[in-house]
Amino acid sequence: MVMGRSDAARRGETAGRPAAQAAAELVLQQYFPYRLARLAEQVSLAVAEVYSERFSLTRQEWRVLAILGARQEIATKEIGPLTTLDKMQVSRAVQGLETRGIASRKPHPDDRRELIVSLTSAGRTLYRKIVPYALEREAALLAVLTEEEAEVLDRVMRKMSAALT
Amino acid sequence: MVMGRSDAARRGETAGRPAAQAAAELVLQQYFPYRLARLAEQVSLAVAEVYSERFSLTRQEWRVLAILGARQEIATKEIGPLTTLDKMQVSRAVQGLETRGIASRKPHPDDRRELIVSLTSAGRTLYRKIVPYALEREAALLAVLTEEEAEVLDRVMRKMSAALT
DNA sequence: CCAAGTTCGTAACAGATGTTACTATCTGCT
DNA sequence: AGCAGATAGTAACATCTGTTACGAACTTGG
Repeated sequence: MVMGRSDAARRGETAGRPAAQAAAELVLQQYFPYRLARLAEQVSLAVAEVYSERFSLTRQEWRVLAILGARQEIATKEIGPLTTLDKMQVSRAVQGLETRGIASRKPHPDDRRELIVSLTSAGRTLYRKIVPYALEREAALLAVLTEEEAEVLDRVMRKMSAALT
Repeated sequence: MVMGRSDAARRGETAGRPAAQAAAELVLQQYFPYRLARLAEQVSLAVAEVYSERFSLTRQEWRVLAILGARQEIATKEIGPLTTLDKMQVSRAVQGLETRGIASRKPHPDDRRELIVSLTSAGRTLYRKIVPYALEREAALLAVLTEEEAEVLDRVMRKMSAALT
């Protein structure tokens, strides 16, 4: 399946003219990268209602919070790889969380360049409050799929992601 | 399939403690909205090599160019819905294209608020140059999938997108 | 035919994001 | 020990993006 071509292009011809030079026709609405970006944006928006509108966190802060919720402590430098944020984004997100009293930082005892981040108890409370909503959103999204569609989707995402590494 | 929960959470318990309060554990790496955003970003980056690095267009300009390539002329106000860009993004993208001599604008004869956009011949040449690369990228992405995986993916994207409208 | 409201596109500001380069600290090599 | 890199985090700047609000042009109801 070649998603982004028009039917005419798939047949190797361009509207009007019969197949001369190989068709170079791209239909944006059918172009896979565009469709994927669009869907991801829709999903992101739907999920952002949870952490952004209800709890006024940025997307980056939410990601960091999600990581922090699963561990007691974590070195700042580990956050980036886990959240796909660069170090500046992590720095800003953690600062944001610290400012609101959601996270706190302390120096690493053996390496004074590093900082160790953890949730405050207020942060942990917030985490426990948000997560059910976040999981609910995810479940609602996946609920429109059949069991096997969800499985294929999972596989497809892994495959593509791996192919792009 | 509930992607974003840990196995323990799926069993209704949290590490160490047996199932007491309903598990509220979220594993970011398995959380569907995160995974989708990540994949879309990877794909976007891979495709951006084509229009951004090789031809120094922004994502928005590329979308507008893609629309323009399929039509002779188009009213500015029609571009937004077709590209999922808001009117300010369209305004900037078209300006960018105009500045580089890729697109040109003329006033609408019957409504002087509107502008009609079309590609210059340089723009059309650029379009014909880019499109094969863009389609190649798409094909390479889809090539990692089986025929039926691609079909399910197509269906899944439609379903989800529709559910979020 | 004209006041009130709407639509089109953009200017201008504000806020977010990416980039560069810097400080402080650590590590390894001689 | 002491110096040449490497690494962690951030300040400061440049750029991009979103938002508000505006001027110009159109439409509509009285």
